[in-house]
Amino acid sequence: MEVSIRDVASRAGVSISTVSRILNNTATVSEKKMLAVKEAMEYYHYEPNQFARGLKKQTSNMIGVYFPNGADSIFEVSYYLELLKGIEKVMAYQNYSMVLISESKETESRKKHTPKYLEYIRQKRIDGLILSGLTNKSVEDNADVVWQIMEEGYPVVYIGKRVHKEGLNVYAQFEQYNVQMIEVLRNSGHKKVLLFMARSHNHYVKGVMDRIHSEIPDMEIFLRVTDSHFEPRDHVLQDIKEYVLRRGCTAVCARGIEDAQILLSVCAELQIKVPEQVSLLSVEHRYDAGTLLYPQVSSFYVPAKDMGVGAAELLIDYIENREVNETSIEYETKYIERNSIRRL
Amino acid sequence: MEVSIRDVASRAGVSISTVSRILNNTATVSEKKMLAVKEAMEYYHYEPNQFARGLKKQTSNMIGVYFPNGADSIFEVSYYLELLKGIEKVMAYQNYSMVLISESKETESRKKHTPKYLEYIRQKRIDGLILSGLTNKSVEDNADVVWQIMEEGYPVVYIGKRVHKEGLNVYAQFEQYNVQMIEVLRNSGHKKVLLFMARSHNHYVKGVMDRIHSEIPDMEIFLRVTDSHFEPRDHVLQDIKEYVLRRGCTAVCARGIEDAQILLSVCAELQIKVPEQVSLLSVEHRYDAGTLLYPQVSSFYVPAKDMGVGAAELLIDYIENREVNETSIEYETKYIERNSIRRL
DNA sequence: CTGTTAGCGCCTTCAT
DNA sequence: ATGAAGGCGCTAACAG
Repeated sequence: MEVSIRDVASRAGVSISTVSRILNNTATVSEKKMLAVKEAMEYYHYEPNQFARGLKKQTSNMIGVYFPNGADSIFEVSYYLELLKGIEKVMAYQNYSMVLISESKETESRKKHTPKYLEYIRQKRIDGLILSGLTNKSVEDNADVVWQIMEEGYPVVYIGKRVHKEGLNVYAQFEQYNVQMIEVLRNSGHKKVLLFMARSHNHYVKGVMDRIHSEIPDMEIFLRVTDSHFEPRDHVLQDIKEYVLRRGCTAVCARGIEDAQILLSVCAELQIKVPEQVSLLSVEHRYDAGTLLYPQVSSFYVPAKDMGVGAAELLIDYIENREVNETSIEYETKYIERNSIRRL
Repeated sequence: MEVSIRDVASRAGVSISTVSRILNNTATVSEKKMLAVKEAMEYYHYEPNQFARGLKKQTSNMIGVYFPNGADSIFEVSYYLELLKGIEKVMAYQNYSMVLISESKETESRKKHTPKYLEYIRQKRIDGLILSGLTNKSVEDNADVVWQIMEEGYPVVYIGKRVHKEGLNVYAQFEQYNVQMIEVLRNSGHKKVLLFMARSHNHYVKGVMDRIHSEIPDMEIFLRVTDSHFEPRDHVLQDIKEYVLRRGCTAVCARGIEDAQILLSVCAELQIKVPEQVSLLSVEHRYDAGTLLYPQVSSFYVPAKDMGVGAAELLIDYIENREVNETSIEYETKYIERNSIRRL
């Protein structure tokens, strides 16, 4: 049996407006009625119906989270997981909830399919949107619509390199820390380095390589651009054989701890000692993730969880019309030296 | 500017009911009006307001997912991640979305705080709920309410050992495969085994130990019950020193690949060879996760993703009043032999 | 096949 | 301080 504001009102012997006032404490109500209403609410376990409330207020207290890069990778790549953790944390204390929006598979029916996250916005299911990884096709196809939405002032925060002048934005210095990784290795005397990058970052690749070539011209970089965020183990095995054993790379840069772990396992299999025979430098998105491996791996720490927190807070502030003093927040990357790099 | 069904109707020169009928294709409409309406919908980028629709139908096409064990662990333990993947997959093709429900921190204000997932149910935000890990306090405190909801026929599927006769349920044979792990080791000649279990599984511990003692009496089990789903590295280091080096365990059972990875790294640090000096047997929730390590670790595979799929499908079938032939699905665990166990 | 209309549950003026 | 009443956008009878 569904209980509505009416039931509460009648049990408490007041009108529904009084109940409503108490719910939203939008006016003072006499102590007596107050108590009666509270009693009735508890009695019925009353909770206001969100459809009705939303119909009036047009707000759902839900925010959408859309990471396009394939459903599975969201739950495998620690970068995304840390972002989610951060977002989740904010949701918990701000009394919002997050809706994970996944692209619905085949909607062949309509040719020009509206992506789900736009649908959710127009349907008012969500009060705001957190986006990351806009290199994905489904978004590029709809870039104009996304922009339009941002321009209309719809609350959107984008995590990553800014794609549009409007909207809120949170990012780390991807290009910069990739260059710094090479610098670190150069400073330890390395000259030939194997560098992994994900194809989804391919719009960064040129920038990174150009800067390396101009700023650190004496380095020989072997670039491996791969489809996913981390490589299947047997590919990595081949890569190590090719670039470390055959071509003589003395160091490898991993994109994340997942990569680093596989690299270490492959090296163990090939009986290549780290760091004695090959050095390893990684990126870590979870703080101290590098200490879980052996040897502990030196890393650039990208504070992904903080970025998630920042994104969510920014979004909610904006939604609730609070002051948003910055529309774009940059997060610092920190180098943590451990024991996986050998000084040549 | 918000566009409503009325705008569409007037531009198409029809009544709102005609538009509604087309939206829900709930009756046949003349070709001509059909086209006019479609045109108007595209023109306005019309999407039906979910509040209004929900107010009428009392259904949101969202399902709640609540895993109590602390927000962070959800995004760290591959068991939960695989469940999420499975659920997510179903959401995508069933046109539902999932709301991750996290306990809101301190709501000291009300003493007897209604947990958020119950709130969401009563507020009609979600059409059904997927729960896992009910050992958590916040749920135990509200066990009566949860049961009441299940008895009222509210759609809930519980992932794990059934806690109540009502409701839908999906589970793996936790007790059984834990015993089988010990059997596998016994069959390879091991007599002293270090076994990790999570505190959140402590209601299983007695059952597992009793069965081991009665079915495999010649084994000496050292049980380590830990707070989280996987141990901090330095704890593991101490454990290995204590149980393997000092007390002479010849094999270790890990609760998941996260554990196994740390164990391998610790063994590397202590220069203990796997499997030559100590054998390792793990549980894996992601298929073939054990092959990413070196040596590849023998595992009991728990099909967590399939369980997530099963849970979500069961739930949606139930919500949509389709036939639910089984109310409880058991998933088989599979032993995969690799290279981490030495025959003594 | 199509239009008119009565709510769905809540919030919010407007009176009192 | 409180109650009555209109309307948010949509669906589903009901009438034609």
